[in-house]
Amino acid sequence: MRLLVIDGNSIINRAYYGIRPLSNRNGIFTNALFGFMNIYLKAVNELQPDGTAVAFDLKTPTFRHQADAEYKSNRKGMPDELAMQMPYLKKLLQYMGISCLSAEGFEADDILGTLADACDKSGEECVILTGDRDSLQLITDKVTVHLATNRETVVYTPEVFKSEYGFDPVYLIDLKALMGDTSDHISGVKGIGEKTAKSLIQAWHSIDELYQHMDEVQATPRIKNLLLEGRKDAENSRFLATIVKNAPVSLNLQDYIPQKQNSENLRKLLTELEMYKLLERLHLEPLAGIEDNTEQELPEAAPELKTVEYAVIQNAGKPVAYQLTEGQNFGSDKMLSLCMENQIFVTEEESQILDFLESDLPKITDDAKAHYHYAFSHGRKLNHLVFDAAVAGYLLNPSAADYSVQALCAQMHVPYYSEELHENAALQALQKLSGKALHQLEKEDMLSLFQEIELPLTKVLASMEHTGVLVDIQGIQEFGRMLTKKISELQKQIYELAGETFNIASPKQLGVILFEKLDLPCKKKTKTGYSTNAEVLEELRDKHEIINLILEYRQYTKLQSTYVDGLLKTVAEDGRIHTNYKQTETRTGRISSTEPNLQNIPVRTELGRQMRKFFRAEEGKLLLDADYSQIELRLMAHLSQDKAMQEAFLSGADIHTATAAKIMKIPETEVTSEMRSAAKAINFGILYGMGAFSLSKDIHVTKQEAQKYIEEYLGSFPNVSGFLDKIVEDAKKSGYVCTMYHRRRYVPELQSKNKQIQAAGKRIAMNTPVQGTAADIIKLAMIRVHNRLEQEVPSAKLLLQVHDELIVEVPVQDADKAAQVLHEEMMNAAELAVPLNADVNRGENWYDAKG
DNA sequence: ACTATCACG
DNA sequence: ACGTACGTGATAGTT
Repeated sequence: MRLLVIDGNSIINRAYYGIRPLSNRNGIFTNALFGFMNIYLKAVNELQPDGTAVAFDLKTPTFRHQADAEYKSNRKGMPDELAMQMPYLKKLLQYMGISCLSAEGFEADDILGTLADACDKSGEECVILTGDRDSLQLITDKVTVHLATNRETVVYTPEVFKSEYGFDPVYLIDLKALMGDTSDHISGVKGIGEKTAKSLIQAWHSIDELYQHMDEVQATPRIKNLLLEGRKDAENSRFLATIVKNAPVSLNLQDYIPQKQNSENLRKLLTELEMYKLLERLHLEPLAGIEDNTEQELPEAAPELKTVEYAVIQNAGKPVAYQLTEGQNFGSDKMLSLCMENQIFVTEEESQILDFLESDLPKITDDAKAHYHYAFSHGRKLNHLVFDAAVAGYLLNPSAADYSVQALCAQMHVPYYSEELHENAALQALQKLSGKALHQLEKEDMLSLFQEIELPLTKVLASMEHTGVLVDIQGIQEFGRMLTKKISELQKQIYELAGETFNIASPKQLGVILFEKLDLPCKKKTKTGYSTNAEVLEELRDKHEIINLILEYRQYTKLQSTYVDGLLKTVAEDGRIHTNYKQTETRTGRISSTEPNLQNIPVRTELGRQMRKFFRAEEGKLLLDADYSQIELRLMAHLSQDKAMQEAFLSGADIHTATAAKIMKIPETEVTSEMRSAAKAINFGILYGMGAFSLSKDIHVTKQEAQKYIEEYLGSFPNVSGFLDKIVEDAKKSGYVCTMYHRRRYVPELQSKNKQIQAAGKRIAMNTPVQGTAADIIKLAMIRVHNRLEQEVPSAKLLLQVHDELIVEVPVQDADKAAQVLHEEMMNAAELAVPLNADVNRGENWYDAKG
């Protein structure tokens, strides 16, 4: 077989500079595309390859500050007129059925090298088409390089190379090691130019040989000296000049046999680009009607996906992998691609996409929540979802950084043949991934967690986000004006007391004022300077009146910037805030909320709590707020099977009072409020794996006393102590901890040699089963509440989740029914050794509904 | 991009 | 001797 491998970046560069600027009526430049296709078609015509692959450098990774300037100077950045043509090139190649390859951390060169090497080893013929002489080092008996210049293409075989250079192709890297290459930033040996380098390599071939026989080398003493001084540079340069041969691309040459050409899409794209010459060469007709259509309202091309019924028949009920990506045509915002029986269907027609989503076909995808949004925003549904890759990946390892299909495939050893515009590869990979991941979930006993909790939850979260919560914009603005006034007053007073103006928000400047100018005692330092956090300032309260003002200033500015300004920025057209719930973010199984975060709206101080008055129900409706009482402690009682702790809950008493009585060995009636709050701190501390030091700080007693309390506690609840020990021990052996519903979290910290990290690992191991099980249970409750409300009180909508709290909006007349549903489903979400309890309150706004 | 701070459960 | 509680996200300042 003969494989044609093209250096995409190099060839399109040649093409761009070799052909005068051309563009279509919309200003999209096409000269590089035109040139590339000329070179490509000519090569294919002459060579008649069996397989073809086009390699690209990967786009710039996300900019890193310092590397930024360097990057720009290194590569004289591609001009915009060329850069804009790159995506079209990839699209064209894709529609032509040609594989586009690129890989993170590898240049196009490396992919050429990898494929050339694969061919060489398997005795297949490889032709490299490039404009870059670097690739000449890849020439072998099996690998030839066709070097494209502006005039002609020169074919380099080993013989041609040798007659030109006077040595074998493999030594090209040695030549570069000596003479360098400015365009690739390879220094070479200082003072050695092309002439000297060439004659040395002709005589000695490699730099290794050269250096081993230094005494025999015939050269002037000056040059010998330069060589010796530059030995390190030479070796380093040789390394840099060597094209690597292990890029992560398929080595199965069969994969590069062109796929069937997608003539319709090709026609559409080339017509849009007004590349009529190319259409003609490909024996394609331009798409009718487009030429006169200056309004750019492109008629829909005949879709590939005929009807959903057709698809169902084709597929015989087997799950189908699909993706929704950005639409390519003007006017269509989404493109659906789906894969059945290795056949790919594509459509951008909205009604077809929606019909597909709503159909009974079982579906495999990678971002279900987004697709629910798409369906909901068109008043439609998504049915029969059986797999979401990100969610599955998250369950398999909640600590991973990336749940893209590509990343998951790498992790699950599913082949994924690049590239961003190659839906084919992505979909087939997704299909395979679902099989493997489901198998793995089953093996790890997480199949029901996946199918009965996480997967149904995607829909609930989408619905909550879609509904959003109404806010009183004017109320917030007014609150903001009040804050602004107060902030400027405080600022004035602070400046007076400080005797100068400074930036109060800068911990650095504030530190200087407090601890140097005002000479207050410095308690703590951070690695960058004085610590000025609330805890430190709290202790300095009576030392200087400025402290109180600063604490107040902090409180007001926090409210202003994060809550007033921050929230107002996120209010949508409909007057509601639609937060984004992330389902694959936390390591414990909780969900998180962003843009904005509605899980940290102030409540602990009265001033901050006022914010909640601006989260409100529509006219004629109410908010219901239901929160689990002490769910984590109840879970501790259940999971540890500690009878004493269970009794404390079963007796119906206040748990912190009961704990205090138990620890102090006194009747509950004698527990003082101080004792109760100390017990509360211990109860929380236990959930977090806290030490005596932290507890002592928290409840303001000595470390010794705190230690005594902890011991008393563990003595009073012996099974809690045993349970925590066992969890840590098991986690050390197995490497992970899990929740009641088998959610897993790996705890590599326990294997660390660093004692501190190990200690952190223990705390993680102790806390995660409790926090994670609570997360499992409330997720279950959310699904049940959502479903029952949909059936029984469709006027009621679940809006928010704050870890142990759910908020529902409901018309006044349906509030009782909805409250009943909330209470029942939350209570009955799990059967524990102690009852679950949820308090439900109501009001016109969140402040009042909080009870 | 990182750090400090502070908002929540 | 040394640091010291679990899980998050947003903002402002600094590098």
